[in-house]
Amino acid sequence: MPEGPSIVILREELSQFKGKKVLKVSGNSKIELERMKGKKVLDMRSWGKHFLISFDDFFIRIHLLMFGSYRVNELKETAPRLRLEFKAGEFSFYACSVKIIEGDVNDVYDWERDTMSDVWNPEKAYKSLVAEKEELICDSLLDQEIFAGVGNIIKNEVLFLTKVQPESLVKDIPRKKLKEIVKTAREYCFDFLRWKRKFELKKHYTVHTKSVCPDCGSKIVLKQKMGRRQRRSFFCENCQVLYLK
DNA sequence: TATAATGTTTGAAC
DNA sequence: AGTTCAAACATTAT
Repeated sequence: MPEGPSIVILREELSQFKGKKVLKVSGNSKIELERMKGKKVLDMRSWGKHFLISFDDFFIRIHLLMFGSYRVNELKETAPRLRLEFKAGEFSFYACSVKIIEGDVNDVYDWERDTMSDVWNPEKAYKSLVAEKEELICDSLLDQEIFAGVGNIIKNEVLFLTKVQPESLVKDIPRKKLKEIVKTAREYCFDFLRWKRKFELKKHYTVHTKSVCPDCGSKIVLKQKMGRRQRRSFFCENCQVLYLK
């Protein structure tokens, strides 16, 4: 479920509870749940893959990790990690990481780093990317400090769209191509969002989980554990350029 | 039924 | 002391 665009959808679904008072808190999270009771939800935000619920002097950070899920006005069979009930309705989160963070979200997060944000700053991302000289591009794209919200699917798709072989070192990729990667990452995130809303994301995969290149028909290569982050990379050896010095 | 997958944090080991 | 790496966590479709 959870790459940046999915968290945007989550935020939209929960925004109906903005400004509402929490009547009941429950769940098996080890955080101090009572802290939210009787308090008003001041805001619902998202930053990359983080979902944030703001209260007066603290906020809740929810990360769905690999298997997290949520429900609005309904329950799953399993025990919720966190459940908030209001006069009008309720929502629950399952199998996720829940944290209380003191202070204001604006003091913690740089919104310009969020690929889904209105204030996403491509120049900033480019500068950080160029600085990661010795990194493989497949690792840099997953770097949440640079591309908050980009996950493994987006990584693979963006590298296919830009015709870059994922094992290319950042320092060997031309600057113009790096700029294109930054631009394409942002654009693809919004394609992902649009398709996800229509429940047709998978239909649009070009390389991720695919076996044949849509452009040239040759076999898609799958490397199970690529780079520092040891994540799956799908790519076309014919269409995607391995940059070497 | 065993396996693998859209992810991150932690703490041991070096 | 800083870096690296495996383990832990947890769900569901195939």
